[in-house]
Formats: sequence, C-alpha cells, structure tokens
Amino acid sequence: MTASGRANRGPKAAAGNRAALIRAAREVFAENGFDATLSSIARTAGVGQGVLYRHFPTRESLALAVFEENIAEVEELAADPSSTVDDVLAVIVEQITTSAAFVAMINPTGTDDPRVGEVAGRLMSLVAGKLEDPSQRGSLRADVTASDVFMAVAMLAAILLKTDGRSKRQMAQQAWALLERGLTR
Amino acid sequence: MTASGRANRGPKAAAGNRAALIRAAREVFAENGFDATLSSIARTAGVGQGVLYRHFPTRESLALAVFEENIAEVEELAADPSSTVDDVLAVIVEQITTSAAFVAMINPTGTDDPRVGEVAGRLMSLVAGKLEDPSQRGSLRADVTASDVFMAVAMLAAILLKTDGRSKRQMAQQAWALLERGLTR
Amino acid sequence: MTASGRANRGPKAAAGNRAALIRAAREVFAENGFDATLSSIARTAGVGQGVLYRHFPTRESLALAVFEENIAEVEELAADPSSTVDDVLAVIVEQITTSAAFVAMINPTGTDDPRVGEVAGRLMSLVAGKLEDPSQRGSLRADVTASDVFMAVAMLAAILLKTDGRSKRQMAQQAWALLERGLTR
Amino acid sequence: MTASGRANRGPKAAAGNRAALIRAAREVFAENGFDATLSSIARTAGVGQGVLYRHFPTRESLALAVFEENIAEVEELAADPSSTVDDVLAVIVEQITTSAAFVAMINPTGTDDPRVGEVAGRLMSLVAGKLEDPSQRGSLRADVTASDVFMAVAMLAAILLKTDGRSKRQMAQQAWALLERGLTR
DNA sequence: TATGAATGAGCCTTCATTCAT
DNA sequence: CATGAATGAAGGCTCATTCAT
Repeated sequence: MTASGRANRGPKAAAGNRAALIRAAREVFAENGFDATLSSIARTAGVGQGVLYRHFPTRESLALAVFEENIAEVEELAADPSSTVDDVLAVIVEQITTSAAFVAMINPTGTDDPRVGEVAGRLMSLVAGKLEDPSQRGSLRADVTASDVFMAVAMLAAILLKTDGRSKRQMAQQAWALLERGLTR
Repeated sequence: MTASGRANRGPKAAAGNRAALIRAAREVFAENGFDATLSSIARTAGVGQGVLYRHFPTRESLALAVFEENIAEVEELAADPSSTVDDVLAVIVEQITTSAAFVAMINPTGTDDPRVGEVAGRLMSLVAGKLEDPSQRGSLRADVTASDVFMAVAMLAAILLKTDGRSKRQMAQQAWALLERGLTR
Repeated sequence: MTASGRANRGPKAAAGNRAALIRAAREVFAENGFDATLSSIARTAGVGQGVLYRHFPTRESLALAVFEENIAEVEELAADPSSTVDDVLAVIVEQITTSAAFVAMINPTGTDDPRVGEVAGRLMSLVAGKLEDPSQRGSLRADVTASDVFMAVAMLAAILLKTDGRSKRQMAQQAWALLERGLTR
Repeated sequence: MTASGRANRGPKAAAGNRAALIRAAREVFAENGFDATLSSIARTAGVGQGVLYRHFPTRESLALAVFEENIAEVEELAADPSSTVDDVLAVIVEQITTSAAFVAMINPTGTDDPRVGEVAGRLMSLVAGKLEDPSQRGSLRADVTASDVFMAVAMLAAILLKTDGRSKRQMAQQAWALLERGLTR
C-alpha cells in the first residue's frame, strides 16, 4: 500500500507531473516573483515536494525549464528572417510582463548553473545576428548593441519584479516606451 | 545570559555603533538589496542584534538614516534654481552607483512606514517642480513626467542591484546612457 | 542544512508525533500555563519545531486538540438528561486537576481564534441549558448563572496553575470545596 | 560630565528613585500583570535600568516592596481589635483589584526569595489570629481556616490577573461575591 | 551613584531539503 | 516512482541583565 492521500500514479505520471510543475512554476513565479517558495509551486502543481526535487534539483533548473518554453517561442520567431528585432523584442516584453521570472534567466546573477548562462548566450547571439542584418534590424539605432538590448530587457524585468501584480501591465508599457525610445531613434 | 563573545564597550560606543550600522547597512543594502537580512547588517557592523533594534526599530528607519545624507545632497542641489533636472539626475545616478538601495526608497513598495513615502514624495515633487520650469528642465523631452524620471532611476537601481560590484560603474554608465536617451530628445 | 541530531523517522512517525505533541502540550500547559513556549512543547515531544507547526499551525489549534477529548467527555455526560450540573462540574474539576490549562480555553482571553470561542461557547450553553431545567440543576442555588459557574471553574484552574504538582490534588479539593459552597445553598 | 539625557542627580535622589520605582511598579503591574517588562517599569519611573537593578536586584524584591506598602495598610487595620476579618478582607480585595500583582506575593510560587514567604506568613498568621477571636471573626463560618481565606484571596487574584483592565472591577465583584458565599454561611 | 547603551539568549515562524514508506 | 512528513537552520524580534562612563 502506498502513502496516504493522493495515490502513486506510477511512472506514467512522470511526464505529466513535470509539465504540471512547469506550468505551476510559471504561474507562481509570475505571481510571487522568482523567490516564491518551492512548496507553493509543488502545491500548485498538485504534487509532493519530492517530485519537484526529482525533476528539478535546483530552483534554477526549474526556472530553466520554464524559460525553455519561452525561448522556444522567441527562437522560432527569430528564425523567420522576415521578423525584425522589434518583433522579437515585442514578444520578449510580452513574456516578461506575464512572467517576470523569465528575467532571472536573461540576467543571470547569483547562480552557478552553467546552463543558465548558456541559454542567455543563445538568446543574446540570436539578437546579435539579427542586429547585423539591416533588414532585420527594425527601428533600433545604429549604435545599439545586443548588450544594450539585453540591458534594456533586464531593466524592464527588474522593475516588473518589484511591481505589484495589478500595476504590472501598465508599468510594463510605460517602462518599455521609455526604453524603446532609448534604443530607437 | 549576557556577554560572552564581544565585550560591552559601553555607552561611548553608541555613536560609533550607530555609524557602523549605517555604514554596514549601506554596504549590505547595496550588495543584497533592500531585503537583506538585518542580522547580516548587525553582523557586518560588528554589533549585537539588540543594538541594531535600539538604534533603528524598523528596517525603514535604518534605510532612512542610510539615505539621509544622500537625500540632503540632492535637495541642496535642487534648491538651487540654476540647477537643472539633468544636474539632479547626475547626482542621483552617482549615488545609486555607489549605493544602489537608494532606490528602494524612491520606489517604495511593500512598506507601510509613512516616512518612506514622505521622503519619496519629497524627491518626486522636487523633480516635478523643476520640470515645470523650462529653465530648470534641462534636456528632458516635453512629454516626460516626474513619474517617467523616477521609473528610469528605479530601473537603473534595479539593474545595478543585480550587478557584480566590479562591473557596477560600467553598467551604470551604459544603462544610464540608454535611459537618458529615452528621457531626452 | 537538515538532519544532524535526530534522524528523520519518516511519515510513519506522523501519528506518533501528533500524539506526542498533544501529550507534551497537555503536560506543559498544565505545568506552565497556556502561555508556555511552543519550543518547550516541541522539545518535550521530542520533535523539531517544524513538526509542531505542521500539525498545529497555531497555539490555539494545539490547545483545541489537547482538550478535544476532555470536551468530548464533558459533552457526552451533559447530553445525558439524567445528569446534573453537579455531575458535569465534577468531571470538569477532575479534568482541570489533571491538566489545568483546560480553562485557558473556557476563559478565552487574548485569542482571536474563533474556534476557541466557539468551544467555550458550547460548554457555556451546555451548562446554561442544564441550569434551566430544575431536574438537571443539581444543587446549585437559584440565582447562580452559567457565568458564575465558569468563573468558579476558571478560578480553580488559575490557582491550580500556580500550584506545585505534588500538592495539586489536595489544593483542588480544598479549593473546589470552597467554590462549591459558594455555588450551592 | 555625566551621561547624556537626564542628569545624575546624586545620592540625594536615591530615596526618590526608589519611591518612584515602587509607584511605577505598582502601576505597571496592575496594568500589565506581574510579568510586565522591567524596562517599562524603569521607563515609567523615569529612571535608568541600572537604578532599578541597584534598588531591586530581582523582580521579586520589587514586588516585595510594592507589597510592603499594601501589607502595612492591612496590618494597621488588623491591629485594631475592633476590626473583623471581613473588614480585613475587604481591604485586601480592594488592593488586589487595584493591583493584581499583589497576589504574586500572597501565593508565592516559583520564587526562591525567602522574604516573600516570610511576608505571606506574616499576613497569614495575622488573619489566623483574628479568626481565633470570635469577636473579630466576622461572618466567616466556623470551619473556615486561614488557609481557606488565603486560598480564596489567591483565587481572586489569579483570575483578576487574567482579566482585562476594563472588566476588572466587575469581575472582582462577581468573583468575590461567590467566594465570600463560600466562606461565610 | 545614575544613566542608558550593549549584549546575547531565546522564542516565534518559515522553508529548503531529505528520506522512510 | 510518488508522497508528504520530518528536520533544523536561519531570520525577526524582545528582554533581562551587565557595565563603561
């Protein structure tokens, strides 16, 4: 006989649990910031603590998983040569607005996990690539570098992380308007 | 039940302790953000927890003390009608670069202490006042509001908070250059 | 960061821990009053602080658990229409003698937990109900109210709380004799 | 030069300080119960912590001092052969109602201070003496002993200690009415 | 002798992490 | 493999007590 409450649904549930954890993490991170308690994530996902740790031994690895879905969307868009940096940024800004923890990745600080840097690097060079092609550069000023772009994104993320849930949308708009002005003409 | 490690250095130490606490707080806030642990501040200052609480009953009162001199400098400069918003911002940016937590004050979130809001408000209206006078407006664009200005400052602070000590100066320059471009023409 | 002294005895220990906590709480409450430190209860039970909080998130919930069986016994007896207030009081007095903190419940002061008031209210109206029926009133004087009865019980409990373990039984007898005389003819 | 705020008023102030401490203690004990913080007493008295400790090395010694004034009044009354135990009790009840900490003495528990027991004993034999003289016995029943009397007083005190300041007077009346009935016919 | 600052122990509470079942 | 209880470290805060001045 297994534990008590929820039954052990066997190996088949593993994939589902993983997905549920990612979904829960995205939600909880967005709600409470990147330093939300791991318990709350497990609870939201409807799984035990152990499952969380089995799938994601560290907070970063979890964030990474959350982030992978986001970066997939960004990379897909960027792969399309007809999209501009403006378009890519629009997506990123939208993602950050929804789930501020997305940033904790883009602006990797205080973490040792090398994969985090790797992912950030991937995004970075992706943008750098587009910047080099005038047709994909969008409205960004000529002297703006990928580093500038990421800094802008990081600043947006950082401020959203400290912004109350209700005001987030509005703050995102105001802040990005300012940053965009700084990046474009 | 008392003294075991550190000796009681007597009342004479009071002023020194207060100063040490402020110094430590400035350092720790800058390093770890406004939500650094008070214990770490006490530890850094080399005093017991009690001393911290005696001098600063709340986290806010400590922050207030830490930034008192910063604020004084800003207000002094702003009082001079021949100074522009640009000048004021230059000073603020410099202060933030040195001690990033200055912003936690300017962007008061999650605090009930009315004095914090009061100080933030003072700074805010100080800038607002200067913005209204064309001769003190400096190079800021016509549609830029005090709220925009503070948001920019908050973003700078937020990113510096996540920046490694050694890179701070450089990051501050790059970031502020971007933000300034967003605020000015 | 975890385990060092006591070993993790696993989930199987849960029921045992809960019981140990209740036992410890009963003992410690009786010894030191309702404002005993929770740490001492955890220590007495031989569990970590966390376990205590997991099982009983608040001091009140612990007290409630402690006195659940006491209350049950009282209510059961009271439900029998052939029992008198005298009988009910005899049981309560016996319980108090064993575990004085029982009263802290009956005389709810300084708590916001509605369940405590609810339980106290239940006991109170239970006695009040019996008082209204002459056949169940026992030997209590006609002008004695439920409030008088509970005050008497509270006084007994209060004094037992300050009485040394060895003398408790005797003190309980002497005190209740006096109080009973005050309540009856 | 002395410390900072209040000046060192020299040896002459000693007596005054002692009196102020006693007055403050009586007030604070009555307000917050016997476990009020010593700091609050010193503050109320308008003296430093050190002075409190100089005059009263222990909480008990302070209580003792507070009590001495009370017992003086009681002894004076009792010395008058025309007064009855009823009269004496009336005074004690009044004192307890005003300053519940008075009890902490009468029901000496959890203290090692021998003087406390001594004082309690003095009061006890004083009452015992009056009980032996029918003309001073008042309305107390024949089988009531001094121990019963003190137990009653202790119970009153104990319950008042847990009673909210505003309801004290009323509670005292109700409780004593009950106890008195138990002591008299 | 008085002052009041300093000290640290101790309680409360929350969580990351482990591990028996 | 999943569950969820157990553990204890850590941080916040309060106070009794000491002691330099």
